[in-house]
Amino acid sequence: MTKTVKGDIYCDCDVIHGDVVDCVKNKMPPEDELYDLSDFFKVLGDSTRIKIMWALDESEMCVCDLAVLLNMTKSAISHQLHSLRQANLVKYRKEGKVVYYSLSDDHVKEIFEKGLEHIRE
Amino acid sequence: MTKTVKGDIYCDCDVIHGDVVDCVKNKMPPEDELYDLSDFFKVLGDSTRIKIMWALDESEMCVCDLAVLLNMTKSAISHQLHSLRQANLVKYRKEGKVVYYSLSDDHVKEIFEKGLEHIRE
DNA sequence: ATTATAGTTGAACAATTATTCAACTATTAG
DNA sequence: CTAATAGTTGAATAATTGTTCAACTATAAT
Repeated sequence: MTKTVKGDIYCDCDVIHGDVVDCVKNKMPPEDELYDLSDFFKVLGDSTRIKIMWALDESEMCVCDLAVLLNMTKSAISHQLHSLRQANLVKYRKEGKVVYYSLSDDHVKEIFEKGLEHIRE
Repeated sequence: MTKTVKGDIYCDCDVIHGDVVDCVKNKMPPEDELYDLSDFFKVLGDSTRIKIMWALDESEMCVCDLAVLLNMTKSAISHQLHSLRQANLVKYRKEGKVVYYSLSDDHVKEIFEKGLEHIRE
């Protein structure tokens, strides 16, 4: 049984089922796609951002309204909206002093529903 | 316009659209459900765990195989499998010295697909 | 012009977390 | 029994991250 070496990085154990490993390796999506996918879930992996997303799914809202709804400071909300913007999960429009945020994409709700299905099981 | 007070915790701004806030507040799911949902996504929000999940979706695998596939130590893999177990995302069976892990639930793949749809848009 | 409000931003702090390391258990082989 | 291997676990470390704070911009009102 062979010690596993990839480049000059060593793994601390032997392959037990080489055939399975090779087969799975061939079917795995490209590295960077898996990184993007985990980054996407990371954005949803915070209760404040989940609440914001859930609220915006119900109605377009401004920063102050979200701050009142979640009982947080404008700054905290604004920082999280920045993350959500970077992930293309929300969009905004400006009207005078007020900035209105809304979901940039309707199908996020479907992911929420699937997630709820899982945790309710 | 009234300053917002919930219990003895203060928000740093005024309500702008009180009607919207009230309406959304009534439609929001219970706090603890939103916490559970964000915890669920938090587990998927790590590239190592995403890779493990993707691999296990292809085939049942033991800890060493996963370690070789992802070029990581058994310990690192085992720790992450612990998180996945706690989140009820994987199950395992023991055969001699070897522990085989597999997905505890098929419909996680659907969430992955939805996630990929989003990041590819 | 001045004042007030909506929102953003960067730095700092505290909390969380992924990986490493070493020690450990359990099972198998000799 | 002893040695070797598969896997787990707790503590420590390093990196990441959510919130706070203070300073800032932009728009609106007097």
